[in-house]
Amino acid sequence: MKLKELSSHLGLSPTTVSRALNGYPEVNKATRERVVAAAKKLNYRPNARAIQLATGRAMAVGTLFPVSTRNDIVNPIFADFIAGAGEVYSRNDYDMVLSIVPDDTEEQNYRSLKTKGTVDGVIVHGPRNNDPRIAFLTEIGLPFVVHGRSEGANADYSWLDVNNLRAFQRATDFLLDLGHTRISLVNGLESLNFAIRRREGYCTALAMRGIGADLALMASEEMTEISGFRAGNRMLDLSVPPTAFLASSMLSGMGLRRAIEGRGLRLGRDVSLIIFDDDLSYLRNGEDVPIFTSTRSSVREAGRQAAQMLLDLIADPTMPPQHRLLEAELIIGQSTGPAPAKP
Amino acid sequence: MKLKELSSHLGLSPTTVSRALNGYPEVNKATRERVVAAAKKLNYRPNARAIQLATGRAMAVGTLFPVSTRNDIVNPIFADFIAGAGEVYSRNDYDMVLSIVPDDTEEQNYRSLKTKGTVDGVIVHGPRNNDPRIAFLTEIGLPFVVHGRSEGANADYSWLDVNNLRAFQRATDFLLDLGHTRISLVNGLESLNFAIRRREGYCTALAMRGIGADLALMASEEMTEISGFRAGNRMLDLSVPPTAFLASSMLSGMGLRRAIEGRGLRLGRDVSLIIFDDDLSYLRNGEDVPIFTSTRSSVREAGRQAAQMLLDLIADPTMPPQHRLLEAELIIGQSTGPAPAKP
DNA sequence: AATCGTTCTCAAAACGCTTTGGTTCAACGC
DNA sequence: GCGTTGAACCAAAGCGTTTTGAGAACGATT
Repeated sequence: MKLKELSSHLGLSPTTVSRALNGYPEVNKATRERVVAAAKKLNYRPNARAIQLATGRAMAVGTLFPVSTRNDIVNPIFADFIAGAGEVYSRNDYDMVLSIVPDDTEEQNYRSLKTKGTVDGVIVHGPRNNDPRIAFLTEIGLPFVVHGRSEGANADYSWLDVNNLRAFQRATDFLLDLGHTRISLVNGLESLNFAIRRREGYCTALAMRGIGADLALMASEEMTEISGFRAGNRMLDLSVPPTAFLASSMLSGMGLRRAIEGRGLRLGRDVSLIIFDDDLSYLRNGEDVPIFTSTRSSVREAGRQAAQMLLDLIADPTMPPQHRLLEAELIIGQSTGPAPAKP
Repeated sequence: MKLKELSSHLGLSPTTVSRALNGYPEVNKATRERVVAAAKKLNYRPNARAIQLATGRAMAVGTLFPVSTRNDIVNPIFADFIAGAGEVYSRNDYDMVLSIVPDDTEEQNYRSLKTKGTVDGVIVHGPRNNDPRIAFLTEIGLPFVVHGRSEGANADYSWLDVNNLRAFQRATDFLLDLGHTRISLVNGLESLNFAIRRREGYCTALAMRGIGADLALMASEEMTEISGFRAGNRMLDLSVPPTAFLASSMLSGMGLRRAIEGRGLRLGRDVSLIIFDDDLSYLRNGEDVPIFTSTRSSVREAGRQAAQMLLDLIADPTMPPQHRLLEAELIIGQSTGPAPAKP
């Protein structure tokens, strides 16, 4: 069913039908109702591409899904972020176009999305400091929202981020208050901005209590169960092992737990652990009772908000860059307790 | 830079330029080279919408991402499947359009994808038996590949699946060979076809040794860490607890491990555990040495193959339905051992 | 009766490409 | 010298919408 068929069926011109359906004022109320009813009955659905060609809008938003050429890991938070963002897109009749690209060809791919007219805007994931994509997207004039932040980029840009620094500072403070002084940070890859901020929060909290940072207590790796496990073992093998851990993700926390319990130590009594919890739908930190003490911020909610920001930006490109900083909650679970008495 | 500009810049007609770029034969070799060079130099990239409108091909493939209205869980294998599929799409210049839809409106969304002309084909995830989507897609003539299978659907259709029955039968056999007789199955939701097949494999293996299935030893839940933990505790509380577990995913296996070790039991000695391992990039089952004994099949590879099947189908819609059954490997890890001697 | 606004409707152009159905021109066969 | 053929190119008609710029109908105003 195309517009022409519908209109001739109604005895109207395509113009009038189009206007009636798109809510233009210059069409008789009775006519409009008749048109709308017929469209519904005949299951008329305008061809998206024709609309796009005629209007110039793609009604689609892009997400470049960088797959590292080195380690081939897909970020596990992706699914939930996309689920959140997708809700918003669906509701606004936008499509989400996903491209899987080796992370070293991202720039070229953004350009291509723009000139091919595939999308009206994009969300940028996993920003590094001085991320070249920001300048690049600004230059080609493709609206974008960064999930996270990038320091050193001179121009202003729209972003949505979790207050990673504050979250880790609070978590560290909490452990310090419990009497822990040997606290290990099992961080994500510190080439990424969020991990840098997390370390800053951790170091700041320590410094404020006069505790110097000990590099031996800090790990920076992919946030997987295995690397958590390995980091945990490494730390616990130290001559003066930590009595508490800070893990950058649920998965590395689970690896830490395995390392800790594998030595017969008990979590929350012998060793404390706080994780950062992205509140992933398939990896919940307990249900009624949280398993781990954690700083929690829903990545799905972040997806929703980022998507909305992007749509706003697309709707009004003259809008100044928007910023949103989400705070993480500190949730007390069963994995923390007072520092064990010195032997 | 649009076609008309490029052609007038070259002193040629749009027709010739288009043909030159698209490899039609009726254009002089020298001319073609000149055109290609100019296109490259001027960074000409045809507008995707216009091509699509003119040719009728969308050069895009859809994936409906069903988010359960009940439990709101995003399947964690999604990211890796998509990463695999996306590789293939990118290589073939296809876009991947993702729609997040409540799982009760899927049908309507497929129809909309078709009539709006957004995509040339789709991949169907999480099929149930007698899945209505299969008949529906066949009816509207949208090429599709099912990831998994659906029994009871009368018409033939293209699918790619793992041999879940065989995998679970082999795993059960392996445990039986080790002397286990009380074996628990912690399965995924048995409304889905793959879970039904897994149970069949498990029951068949037991039956062949003359062991009746004990419903008390079978759980069917979402495949999360928590539900694995809970199922494990439930089973271990039985008056005659199982000495071995079969878990339907890495995550539920991790929950089981927590339940087992939380009782001071040792995995691989007191209790054995085999998991199904989708080989997710962020959830590897060990690196050099596998942690869990497992049946492994890469969901990323499944994504690649399903994508290729779909593209083949789109290229030649007259092709008969394609089928591909992937076998899972049985990988021996540290979580299995001989059944403990009867007390 | 002629003019003027409104209100509603329409024909045709535009969006940027592909494709159909030519045309032109040189070489060829007879 | 005349039709035939083939190579190389082109003008124009689509694809299915939106949008521009008018036009018709009708009552109200001069």
